[in-house]
Amino acid sequence: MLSYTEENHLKAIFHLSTDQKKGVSTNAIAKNLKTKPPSVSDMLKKLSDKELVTYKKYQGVLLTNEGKKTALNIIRKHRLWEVFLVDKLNFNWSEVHELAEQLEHIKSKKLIDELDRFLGYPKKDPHGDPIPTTAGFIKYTTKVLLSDLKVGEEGTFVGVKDSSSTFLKFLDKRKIALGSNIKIHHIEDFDNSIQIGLNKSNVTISVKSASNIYLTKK
Amino acid sequence: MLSYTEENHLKAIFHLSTDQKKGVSTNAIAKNLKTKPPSVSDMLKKLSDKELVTYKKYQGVLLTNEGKKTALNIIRKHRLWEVFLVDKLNFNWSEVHELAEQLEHIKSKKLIDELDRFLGYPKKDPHGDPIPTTAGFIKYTTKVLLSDLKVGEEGTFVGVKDSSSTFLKFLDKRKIALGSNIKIHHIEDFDNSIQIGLNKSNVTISVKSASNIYLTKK
DNA sequence: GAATATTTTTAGAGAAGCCTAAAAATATTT
DNA sequence: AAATATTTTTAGGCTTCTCTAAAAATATTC
Repeated sequence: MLSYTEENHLKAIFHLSTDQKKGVSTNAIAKNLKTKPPSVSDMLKKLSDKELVTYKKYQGVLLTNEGKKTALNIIRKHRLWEVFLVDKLNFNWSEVHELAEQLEHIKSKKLIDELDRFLGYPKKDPHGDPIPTTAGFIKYTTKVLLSDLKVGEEGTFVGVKDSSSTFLKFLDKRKIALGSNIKIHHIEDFDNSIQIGLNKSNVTISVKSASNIYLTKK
Repeated sequence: MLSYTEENHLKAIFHLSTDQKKGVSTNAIAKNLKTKPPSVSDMLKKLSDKELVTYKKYQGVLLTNEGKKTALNIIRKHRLWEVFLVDKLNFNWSEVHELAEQLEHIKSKKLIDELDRFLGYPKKDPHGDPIPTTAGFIKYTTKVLLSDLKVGEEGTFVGVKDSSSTFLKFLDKRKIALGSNIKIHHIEDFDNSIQIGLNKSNVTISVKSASNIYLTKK
């Protein structure tokens, strides 16, 4: 039975290792979990002993298959709870993350499978991220950052990179919602700000925002 | 912000103090929480410092108003989650207790208020126990143990004293369900076993069972 | 009411998870 | 490739929650 902290480390390693193929660094994990590197070092030894992670000193970590499966199960729980909060309990997508961080640690296979059924077997969470299956299968969609598109290209808003509530509220205010169709009209030479077409109107957003918005290309 | 353990102690003290008017003993709490008396002693000091409990060495504890309010809030969460599990997720009333023990510690006022609304503001949990309001008000119904009734008396099954899944499964097997009407037909002199009328049929149950079944008298 | 039994507390120690400070290993610069 | 900078680990300590063993207080028995 894994502790709250062990689970959080596995999840952090999973998220950090999708961005890059190499071992995940101690520093990166510490930053992600808002702890200090020595705490992470200790935990990596522990997880390595449990064979959830392959770890050689100074070389960074990677998840074993068992570790990956465990991480995906936590992510499955996190995302299903988010759907529950938004669909059933009137939460806004910008406020569910922190609460799901608590709920994801509840231990009961039956609970989460019944929740899945109750929600109608959703495929994505409120931020557009795919929900892993019980078996640990996750369907990645090829997402592109809005900031990587060229003028004239077009796509559907399917997710965010930064899921902080600050950013999500920012999007809400501008009526940029999941499923919105976005077309690049113009990119400003001066500051690289981007003019997009959205709901038949024109909106200008910064590079910073654009580099946190995922689209699937049309 | 209270820890998981602090919350469990408050809840245990609350439950143990409804049975009796005197201070709750260290031993009783330890037994209830499946820990040892020294652990409880330490915790009582801590809770006393936080003014959630009035505690004098060797004299047992009682909850302060603040402590009572906190305990009732945890119980509210526990019972609402139980309703959710049974009403929405197809759980049997005999298997929800342990899971609710986990869920009751999730910290979010909005979550629990929305859950309450989503469930249609239920008044009782699946075991017939009343659900406290946000304000900490709880409506006790005058319940009587089946074992305290006399021959000829009659009542409605509204709850159990022992909510272990062993006992709840036992009841399920005998089709003794919440809301069942029960009439005492005969009490055996030899072993005090009780013959009851239930769903138009006759069933014999032991004193031990009868002393764990609550009724509201007709 | 003195002797015995029980309950409760204190004392001290262990595991988990966190930290700071310093040492060791690796990376980067020049 | 030597010097410097960064990252990571080790060492040691703190807090929370737990325990066992022993001491102190209270209850019970005779």
